[in-house]
Amino acid sequence: MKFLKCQIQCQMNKKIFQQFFGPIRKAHFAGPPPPISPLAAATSLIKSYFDRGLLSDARRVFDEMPERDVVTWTAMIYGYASNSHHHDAWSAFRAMAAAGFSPNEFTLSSVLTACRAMEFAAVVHAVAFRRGVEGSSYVGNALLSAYAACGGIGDALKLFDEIPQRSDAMWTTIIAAYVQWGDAHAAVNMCCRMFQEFTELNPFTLSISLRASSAAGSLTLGKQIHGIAVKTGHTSDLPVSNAIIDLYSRCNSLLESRQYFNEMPQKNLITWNTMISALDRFGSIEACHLLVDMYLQSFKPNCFTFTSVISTCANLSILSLGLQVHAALLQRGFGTNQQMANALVNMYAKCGNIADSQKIFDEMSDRDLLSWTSLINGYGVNGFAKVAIELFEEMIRSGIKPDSVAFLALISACSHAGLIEEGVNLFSLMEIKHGVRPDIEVYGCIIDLLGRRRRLREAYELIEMMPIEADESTWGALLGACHIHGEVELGRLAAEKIMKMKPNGGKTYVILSNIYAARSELTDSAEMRKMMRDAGRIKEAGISSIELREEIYNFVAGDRSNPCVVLASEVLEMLIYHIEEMGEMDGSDWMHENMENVNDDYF
DNA sequence: AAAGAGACGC
Repeated sequence: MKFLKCQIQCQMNKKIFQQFFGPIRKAHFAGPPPPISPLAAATSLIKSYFDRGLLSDARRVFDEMPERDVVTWTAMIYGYASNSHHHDAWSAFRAMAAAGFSPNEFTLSSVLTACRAMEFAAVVHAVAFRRGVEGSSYVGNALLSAYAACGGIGDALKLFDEIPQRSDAMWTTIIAAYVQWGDAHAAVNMCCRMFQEFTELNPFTLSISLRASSAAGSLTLGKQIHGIAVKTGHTSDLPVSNAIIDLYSRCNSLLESRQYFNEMPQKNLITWNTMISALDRFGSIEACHLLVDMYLQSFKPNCFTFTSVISTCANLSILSLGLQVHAALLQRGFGTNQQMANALVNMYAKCGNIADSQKIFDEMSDRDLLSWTSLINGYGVNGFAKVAIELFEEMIRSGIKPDSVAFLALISACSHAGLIEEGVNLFSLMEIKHGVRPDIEVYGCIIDLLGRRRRLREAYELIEMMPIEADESTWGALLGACHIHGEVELGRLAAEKIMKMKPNGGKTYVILSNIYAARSELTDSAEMRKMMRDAGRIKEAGISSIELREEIYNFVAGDRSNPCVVLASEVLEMLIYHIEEMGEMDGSDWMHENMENVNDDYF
């Protein structure tokens, strides 16, 4: 100690001191700390209880205190609010006023975090206005957050525009609100205004700008902000770096995202979760590998992690892994989380295990639109279209409003089960009865449905009548139907539309060529293939995979080297034979649908 | 002794 004092007296450079001895502690300079009053000690005890989530202990200390002041009351209000006990926070605020204390800036900003309805926020706003603190840094920002959360972006923006001195936190709040309410374009505009006002960016403003860029899909802006973060040294801030991973993955640069992740010297749980969910969105099995890697590096997965990995198991239909992950998450007590349960319903359904899917659904305490849609889709893809429709009606009765995804699941179920009239009926009622405007995917699905039953003219007329512009997948649905039914003229028209929109798509050429080949218009077919060769188009091989007894089998079009494929073809032929025998369906139609890859076999 | 803004799931 003597040595240190001597050094300081010698006016040692502060920075050098910190380099050797760490941050300078107050005690080195200020001598013994002043005695703490019992009131202050109790207040700080209250805070520490709240920090650890021990609400009743905090309350007990508060109740036993012989005297309290504004600071004590504020600690109670903030403690409840930060533990999501909004009602208790508000009660404490009122009790404080009844006890004759008037709130200060600390109190007001604390109680604002507990406002979950406009009326409450407006009351606090009025109090803040009377005291002239509504534009102060903390209170102003808390007001903005409350308005954005309770009212909407309009109310928040009105307030924001009236504040003469805007702090960086206020900019962060308003941009976050835009992103949250889904207006990425406005969020990006706000970022540009902020850059003009604040030349120095901090980790908060950087991470929200990255989030706005990725929401708007602007890789250019995102890269610029990434550059600023590198230059200012803020990439060592984990939220900033995590936002960078998210940016690249959401702008379709999974490779860059992965590279950045690999090179990060420090990671936290959210870093892993961000990367895993990115891999899941890209349908990569790497998501599962990364779960193992994080275990090896002693990170504990949470419900976010498990939800992403379960989703990967669902999308890749890997039941054995799904079961293992399910067991692991039950062991950790994550089974009751709603998003997780939704993901499990989806996983079992997509893996063909509809009974377990239903079981998870039945055990859920609350079911939202996603839970119902997952189960409905599950029954649909497993061939139980009638059950799917019944479930849909049950969902409506339980008071949940459907969206276009729910209709997509239903109509697609009808399409695959051959329930044409039911499908058309649902489609025609979706806007009139349920107020859901069909999106481009629903149109694609209904066109597919009509096309499968050779109602090609109707499908074509629907495309012409659509209020939104048809894209290549809409025309692709028609083209596919023309393929099944050997409709050359309409098929040619659809193919031309697609080639105009997406000249590099090899698949279109293949299908059109197949249509010609099937109609013995071999000259046209040969010409198509020549066109493709000339244009240098290469169709990526489509791979189907199936998991059986803990092994994954891949099927590539036209591959006869794999004995499994030969066996599978034989089984398929047997199935078709039985179906034809039962006379439930025109077997040749069915074969065309399911042997699509096999027809591509000259690639 | 008490207060604000950012990153991960559909």
